[in-house]
Amino acid sequence: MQFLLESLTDLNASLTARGSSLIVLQGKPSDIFPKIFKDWSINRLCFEYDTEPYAKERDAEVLQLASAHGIETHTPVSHTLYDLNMLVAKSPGGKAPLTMKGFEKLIDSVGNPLPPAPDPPSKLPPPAPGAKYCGDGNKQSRVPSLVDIGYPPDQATTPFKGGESVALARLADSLSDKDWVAKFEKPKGNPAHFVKPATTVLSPYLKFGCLSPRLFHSQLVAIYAEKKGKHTVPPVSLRGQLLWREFSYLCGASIKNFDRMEGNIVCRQIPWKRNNIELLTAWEEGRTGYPWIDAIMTQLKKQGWMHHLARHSVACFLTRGDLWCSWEEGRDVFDKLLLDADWAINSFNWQWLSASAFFSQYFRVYSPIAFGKQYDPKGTYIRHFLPVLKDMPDKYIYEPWTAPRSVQEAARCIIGKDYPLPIVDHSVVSKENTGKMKIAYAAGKEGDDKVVVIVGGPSSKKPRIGDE
DNA sequence: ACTCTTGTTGTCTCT
DNA sequence: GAGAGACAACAAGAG
Repeated sequence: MQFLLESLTDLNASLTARGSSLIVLQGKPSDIFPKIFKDWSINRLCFEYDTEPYAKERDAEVLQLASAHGIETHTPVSHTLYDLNMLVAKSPGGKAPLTMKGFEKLIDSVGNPLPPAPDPPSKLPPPAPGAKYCGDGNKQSRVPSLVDIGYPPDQATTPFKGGESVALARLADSLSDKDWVAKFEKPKGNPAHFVKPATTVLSPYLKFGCLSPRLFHSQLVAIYAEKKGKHTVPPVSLRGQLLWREFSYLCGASIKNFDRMEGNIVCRQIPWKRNNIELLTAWEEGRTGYPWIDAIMTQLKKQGWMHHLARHSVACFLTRGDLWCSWEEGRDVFDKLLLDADWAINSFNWQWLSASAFFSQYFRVYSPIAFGKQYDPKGTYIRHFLPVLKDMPDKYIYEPWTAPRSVQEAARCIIGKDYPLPIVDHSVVSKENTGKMKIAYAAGKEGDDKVVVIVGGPSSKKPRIGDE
């Protein structure tokens, strides 16, 4: 929430520098809009087109209100590289692709994304004279503080600050090393790097609209052109990351119930544990007894960000790898704590990692011990986020429960007292869970046959998007 | 109808 | 320390 307020404050500063200002009103659109339409003599309303279910419902209401007041509306697509409805329409058979390859083929057939918008003019008209006195009457229309909107005063511990100014500086800094850009390969980053992260950390700025994906894309394409073809390509390249974002958005916009298992046609039906508060909170609060997992969850809570592969580790651990909890519950925790929490991308990735959709090699399980060790054998990352383990010898840092009692005493960290014992035995539960996945997959195949009977189409062996 | 290849990001053991 | 193969073996698309 603080990141959002910082972003709004920065936007206000940009507008003020141009002779205008940002006006923030608090309340429901259905209460606020009819009032300001009248009081401010509005004749045109502009807002960004949005494809999320919540936003669609909200925007439909606003459009209806505008129409009832005879107000012209303008809702350009600017949060994605392409108009997603256009992409669905241009998909073969009107069915959006379900693989990255298919998505790349689709956008190749459509052509380049729209160019970024030009820079805004240096002078803008001031707000309407009555504008500041609307809303709830007494409150100023400035950007509120955390306290104003019901949060405790500034307690944020994240090093990442919101706002377009920060976003553009971060973009320039990330793209200044053109060799780095040209060689970028996502799967090769180091998830344990926390002083200087292995990726750009531009995702929070994309999420909040501080950074235009089209601007980012156009600058990448310019750098690739300079490199004369000597650069990495999607899906692993930096541009590929923007395409993953776009692909997630397309899935979110075209698949019904994309944020849950039930009623979601691409999501495998797996009998996850639900409402297992003990397991879920141990995971969320970093008390699983696996230092690699607990350090990642601590970084999430402190910074609102962690590396992509770190997210893989903890998502696999919560779902198919170890705890067998529902991906929807893990997704909700990420949604609450991540600065870059994004409805479509978050649900996409949780379905991927839980092998519920898009990815199906469920026997590839991330080890909560071995995976981190290959990047950070001395456990520097763990020691930083879990200081209780800071004096544990390297040999035991990923598996402190195996340290002899004398070693635990010397490190002033008794396992089971100062730091928890492992909540599950990974070597045992991961095997059990792989077996359960196999059964769920087999049951899913039988389910497909039933769908064939219902759908009845001789050519449609499997349900596809839009069949329901 | 069938085989073959590929898929952003696994682990463990052996050589 | 890198690389190969086993592990047990999915889904989708090309041919």
